[in-house]
Amino acid sequence: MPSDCPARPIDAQAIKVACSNCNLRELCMPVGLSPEELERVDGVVAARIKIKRGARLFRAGEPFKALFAIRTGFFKTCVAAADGRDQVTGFQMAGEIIGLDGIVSDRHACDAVALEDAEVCVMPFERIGELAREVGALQHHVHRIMSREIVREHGVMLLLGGMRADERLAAFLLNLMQRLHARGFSRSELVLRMTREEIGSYLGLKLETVSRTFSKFAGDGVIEVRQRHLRILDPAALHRIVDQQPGHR
Amino acid sequence: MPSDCPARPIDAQAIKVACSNCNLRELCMPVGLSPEELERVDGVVAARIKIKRGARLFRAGEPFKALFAIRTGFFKTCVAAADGRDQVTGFQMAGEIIGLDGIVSDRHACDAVALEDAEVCVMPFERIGELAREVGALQHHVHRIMSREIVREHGVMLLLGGMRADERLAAFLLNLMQRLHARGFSRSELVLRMTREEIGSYLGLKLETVSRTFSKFAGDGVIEVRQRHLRILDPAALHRIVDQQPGHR
DNA sequence: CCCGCAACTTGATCTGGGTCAAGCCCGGCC
DNA sequence: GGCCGGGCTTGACCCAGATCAAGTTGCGGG
Repeated sequence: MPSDCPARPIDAQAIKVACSNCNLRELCMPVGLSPEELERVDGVVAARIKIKRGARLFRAGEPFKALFAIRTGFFKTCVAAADGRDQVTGFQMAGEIIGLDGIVSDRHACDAVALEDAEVCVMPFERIGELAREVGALQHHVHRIMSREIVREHGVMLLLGGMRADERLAAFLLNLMQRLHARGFSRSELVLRMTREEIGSYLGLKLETVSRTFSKFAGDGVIEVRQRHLRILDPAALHRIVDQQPGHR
Repeated sequence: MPSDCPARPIDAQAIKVACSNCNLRELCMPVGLSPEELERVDGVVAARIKIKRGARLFRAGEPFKALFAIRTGFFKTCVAAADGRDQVTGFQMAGEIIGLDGIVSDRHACDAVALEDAEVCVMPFERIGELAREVGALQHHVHRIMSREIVREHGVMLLLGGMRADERLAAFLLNLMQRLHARGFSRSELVLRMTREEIGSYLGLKLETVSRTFSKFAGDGVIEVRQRHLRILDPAALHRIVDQQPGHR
């Protein structure tokens, strides 16, 4: 079952886009490389491909060959249980790496779906391994990225395991804002790339609950919602919601 | 805040316990090493230490220096939110590696608590890095272990995000049994090392619900419960419970 | 421009599991 | 042996959020 990504590889050299002059360098590459190292690390990117909104970059079960660095666009990853259920395990944006879950079994363990037209760098895992053996900083960087993902998932477990609906949504919004802001976007405005249902799946809530909770926040003057367009009016209130005691579950 | 582990380092050479003749080798070490490589990989274990039941191997916030391989005993890892809440993120047994979440920030991101007297191998992360650069199989092994943890956490998200109480507990029991069986224990009997409350924290349930669900399973003739001693009477029934459709949340 | 559909909102009702409370069981200690 | 306390069970009640059911909105395509 091949992915429906419209495989449009682009020779990385030809179009003159190397990591060394990519504006996302500090997000997905190690820092403090010598110019010589930097040039070699450029070599991990075998190609860049474009993915149409709605298409899958990879599917669970497909052979794992490479990690992907997102250059532009927005993804969700989701796992499907034996029965029809499926769970969004994360949302990824520019500068983030996807595919890590494929390493253990040489097969992807989840689907990666583009939520808007996207462009990703393909980094064959073989090549990463070889290069990491020579460039210590790269090796450590790979470890850090994987560790970060583990810690992120701990956070999600905390959220799913013990928080109420409003706490979950507030934590989700704060996390999104923080990551967007780190990429130079407004600290107070954002456009959601995913549906209420996808947010709900990620947060362990039904779409109606997500919708109602947005409405409640809006009613309390904490945010402004118009479709997928959000404005955060009172970030402090969101923080207060997240670390309020109750948390009944 | 130093861990309360009673730091009792033992020279690995002196007591003649190297990975190469450890019976857990196939669980925590790469396979297919040459004798020469195997000998070098032995060198990643700097010491072995004993941990008393209830003591912490490490705490969130402490500097990260090493990964730990469990030789004997049983651990839980848990993260604490800003408020008092705390969430069990996993239970670990012999042959499993803990500490991976410390890599990203050079500080441990969770507590590791021994649920019974335990013994762990200390593997300084520096040394792992150096050796991995020379022994390709070790490098890949480290990647696989981290990837496995990521995939495991996806499973927990699926569980916390969309399953009902009985499905969660059934999945938990099946997972425990499978891991214990892989270590040579009975396929149908086990002694729980953790309290109902700890199970509940891991599964996103209250201890009363865990207790009630055990009772329900027992009433249905699926398991037999006496305190922490469990016997699985009908594993197929547990599987059926796990992948029954409903799953409302 | 209008149509049709997917995404979203809002209300009414139901229920799984949380909460509170009362015991029980068993192992460790005096 | 009796007592004490932590861990566990069980019952009664309640509530956050699921479910069911209408609408409404806005966008892409003919």
